[in-house]
Amino acid sequence: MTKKAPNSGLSRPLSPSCSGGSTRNVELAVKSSESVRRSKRLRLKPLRKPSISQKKKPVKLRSKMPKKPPTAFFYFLEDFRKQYQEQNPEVKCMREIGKTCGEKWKTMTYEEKVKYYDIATVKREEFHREMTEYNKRMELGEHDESETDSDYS
DNA sequence: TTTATGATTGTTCCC
DNA sequence: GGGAACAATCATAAA
Repeated sequence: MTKKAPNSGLSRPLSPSCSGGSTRNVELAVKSSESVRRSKRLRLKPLRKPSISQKKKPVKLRSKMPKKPPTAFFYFLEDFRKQYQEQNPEVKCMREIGKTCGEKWKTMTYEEKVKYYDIATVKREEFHREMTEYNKRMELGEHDESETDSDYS
């Protein structure tokens, strides 16, 4: 995702394969509302999790905790990525794929999206069930061992 | 070797 | 209600 570590405002130089200079300029010139929202988000100070970076580490630390299920868009992205890489094997950068996928998603009709919504709904229900069980176990004192050996708080 | 980054949208949760 | 966080993916660079 996209969230930066709290003090990572100094962004690391983009990798050569991913930098895509010209498209970048176009982006800057014509920003979609989502892009505006995103860049605004990136500039804002994180309010919730002030200390650690949000990516990957918390997931590892809470290995037993059910993960948030992917949204419909993410299931579509998975399909889209496979097709895209078949047609464009030289493109491996997820930035490009994600951007293209987002544009495609906006042009799709509800009928085209509905199968992905269905999958996402099922997975979300499963997630809720797992969370319920997880919370029960936590209440019974069966704490996740991975939480104990970390200063993640 | 490990971890952050970027690009996307939808969902959830907190204030 | 608004907005932040986070879910997957993966090449790449930095620590």
